[in-house]
Amino acid sequence: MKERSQIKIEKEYRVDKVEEKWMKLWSEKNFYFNWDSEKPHYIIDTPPPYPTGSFHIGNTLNWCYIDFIARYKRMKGYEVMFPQGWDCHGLPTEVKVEEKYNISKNDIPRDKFRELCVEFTERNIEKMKNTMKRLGFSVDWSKEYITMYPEYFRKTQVSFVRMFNRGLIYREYHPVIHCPRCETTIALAEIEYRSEETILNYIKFEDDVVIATTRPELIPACVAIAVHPDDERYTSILGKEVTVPATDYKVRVIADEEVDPEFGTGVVMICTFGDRQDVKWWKKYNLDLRIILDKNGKLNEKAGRYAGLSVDESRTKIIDDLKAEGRVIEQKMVEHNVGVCWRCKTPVEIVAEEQWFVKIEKEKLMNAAKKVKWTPEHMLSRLEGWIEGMEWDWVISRQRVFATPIPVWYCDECGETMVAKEEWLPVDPTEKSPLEPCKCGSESFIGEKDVLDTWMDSSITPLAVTGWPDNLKEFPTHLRPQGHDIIRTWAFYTILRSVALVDEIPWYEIVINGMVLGEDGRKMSKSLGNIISPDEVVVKYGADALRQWAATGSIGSDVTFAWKEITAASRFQQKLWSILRFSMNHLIEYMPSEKDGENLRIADRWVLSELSRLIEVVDKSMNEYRFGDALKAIRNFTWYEFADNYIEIVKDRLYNGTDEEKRAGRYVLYNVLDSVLRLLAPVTPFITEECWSFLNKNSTIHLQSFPSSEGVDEESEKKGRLMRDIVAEVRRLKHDRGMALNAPLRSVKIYSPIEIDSRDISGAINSDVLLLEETPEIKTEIKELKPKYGLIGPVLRDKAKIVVEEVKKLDSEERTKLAEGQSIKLNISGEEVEVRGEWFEPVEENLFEGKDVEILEVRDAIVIVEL
RNA sequence: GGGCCCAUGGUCUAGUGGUUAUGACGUCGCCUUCACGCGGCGAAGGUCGGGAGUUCGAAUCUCCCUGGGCCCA
Repeated sequence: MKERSQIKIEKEYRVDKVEEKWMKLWSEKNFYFNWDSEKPHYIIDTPPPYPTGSFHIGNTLNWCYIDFIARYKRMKGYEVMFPQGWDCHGLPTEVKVEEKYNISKNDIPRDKFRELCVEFTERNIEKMKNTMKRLGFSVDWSKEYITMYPEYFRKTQVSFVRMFNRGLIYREYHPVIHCPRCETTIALAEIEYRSEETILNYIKFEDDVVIATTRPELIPACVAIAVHPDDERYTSILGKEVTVPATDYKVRVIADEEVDPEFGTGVVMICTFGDRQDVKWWKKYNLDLRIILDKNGKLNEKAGRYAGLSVDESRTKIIDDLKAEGRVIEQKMVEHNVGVCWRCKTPVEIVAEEQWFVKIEKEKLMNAAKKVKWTPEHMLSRLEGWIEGMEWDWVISRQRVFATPIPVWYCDECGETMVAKEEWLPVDPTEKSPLEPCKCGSESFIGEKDVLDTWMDSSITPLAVTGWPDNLKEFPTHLRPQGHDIIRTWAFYTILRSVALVDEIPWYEIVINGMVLGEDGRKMSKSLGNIISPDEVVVKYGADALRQWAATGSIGSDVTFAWKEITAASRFQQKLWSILRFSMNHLIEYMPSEKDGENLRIADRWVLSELSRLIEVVDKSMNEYRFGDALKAIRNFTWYEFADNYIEIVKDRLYNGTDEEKRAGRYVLYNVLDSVLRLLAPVTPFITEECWSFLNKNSTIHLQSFPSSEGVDEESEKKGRLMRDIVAEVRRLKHDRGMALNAPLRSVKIYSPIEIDSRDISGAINSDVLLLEETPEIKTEIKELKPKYGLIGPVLRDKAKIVVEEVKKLDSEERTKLAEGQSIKLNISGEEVEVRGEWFEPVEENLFEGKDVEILEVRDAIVIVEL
């Protein structure tokens, strides 16, 4: 136990000093997860952020939630795993590295380029780690994983091989979304849409077949013409063979429900491929494939005289040609949405190529998703909608460099595909050959140059942290915390992979956090200039204040950043500090002893009972991830119940009381502080550690248990609350009369039907208090009978209103009966109705025929004050 | 165009059928009370977006409308 005689506590809470001190003193080992621990395990599948170099406020919100949960669960007796990973691969880093060294990835060897990306990423990770540590996250750094390192991407490759062997991965010639600028395939999830004005051209194929298109350059890729089946204008052309302008071949007119008769002429050309609808029709009607657009964005020889032109060039040229032939009937501007690459904003094209795919088994995934407990519940429907609407399988090959290599070779002789054996991994097929010859006997191979989509790395995080593939120790994991923006990607892919690889859901629960909006309520963005960085907040107000802000929102909904929340949080910290400072004055040399708990007075028992209630509420809220409710309850109790009310009442006893009176007060101060600090510890780890260090030397609050309720003492609460209200009323009276709050009063007489502690009240209001044995001579009248609809409604139903009206009209004698709890009978439209006293709350008016005194009615007590 | 979410004092916000609707910031008033003036105490301020319905009773449930957000086409 610390010798507290030496303690000197600064008046002001010095957040920067305190937080930096503890950041240095804390041992990371306290948060290391131990597989052999006997405690129940709680494994969190934390998000591996992309190492951009700055840990932003959106990450902060997410990690605060995770940290609240991790710290709470530890205090509740769980062995918690809070790992931290980094999802490194991907185009953004490639682009940054190209910019930094002013090179193109094709200028230097692949392994060289990859090395530059690794270095760049390592530096970014360092930066972000510093912010995370400063924010006080209780990460188990021994479980850190970095997806670009061989020990991790070996797992990604193993997952590829296993899924291939299970028939869940295949290679096929298939239309995919392609970005001409980045020269790579991208996934559906990577497309963004942008609204643009463009020309809608009405083009005459034949006199009765006029199509409308925004992409005339794709006319040479036309493979069919479609109209709506119910469109009476076009019943005559159904099945007709039509010659495609600028070419010499014919296509057929078909009918399909999905044609919009309102758009353009109601006749649409189907091309391979102008958009995703084309791909759908192409599949549905088994149409020809006429690919006229190459990956470099230029038309090929199939486009006839337009070969070699870019999309824009050929568009101009074909329109000129068609105009010359008199085929352009009309041109008008329309709004339409263009799919663009999420990274470079270049309009994307659809090309057909050999690609690697992961099969999507909708029903299986849907069932798995439903087995997971979602918080908030409605987030599940987002995933369900996404799964239902999925049209194609997941394209996992990418034409990039900085990513996990696809562990596959193609035989130079017979073209056979050779997928690596697990033992060969990790491997880069562009650098190493397979360890076995091909079936045909050849040992000459071409390594697969394509690499894997980054989601292939990050979708195995729960498996990776639990020892898969070598030694899977425990699965599913317990919790996945993540943002709602990546439900369709990260959450979806993770479920898919975990079902595919181990036939299990990845986690029992998923908790979805909202996005952080700027102070103006809009999404934070550079262009709006409303970005707030966590570092900026920490410098001004510290990590604890920022963490309190994170706790204020409700989980799942977006949170608006607000400096006022930060300052309010910081003021609460100052208040808590002042409470500690005051308490320590009285706790010098105090050793907590159960014996002191035997001599408690009413106020002491009351506040301890309120504390028990608080503990129950906070425990429940934390358990349901309602951090805001928990924090609010703690703040209210600490500030109002404990500081304003209890401490004000106990002060006099602490300064002027007998030894026994003092010890009871100290016992309460010590215990309430201890509990409040523990309750707050998950949210504000720094200030609670600092405060706790005054109470307990040589230990950390973060290894303590969560407080448990001692049970509610309703009798003491009744008495204590009455005392609290009496003191508050008397203080308000003084305040209203412009008196100092410690000014003595001439006389205070209290009549109370229940026991109160006049010693404490007297101390709190600095006046002598006389308890009256009997009700003072005050005339009491029942002013009103307030109906309790909660009781009346269920019994009387539709008659409730009439009865209440009738009761209002009763004479004072009958009203008194009701007020005393008796029942009376009323005649309501010929029917006799029993009206019970308990249905009404009597409001009494007390008239005192005295001199110059104030009468305060506090609950059932009457306080007569002579100023 | 589709799905989901949201609309509550000046601003932000809690609140999934029952007294007087939560809190923060702001505003106003008072106070150097022996823990706290980068503070304390107190007060004012809301027909819970609009309309209809269910119900004895709706901020809360249903439907429609209006406005906003997110994700997707």
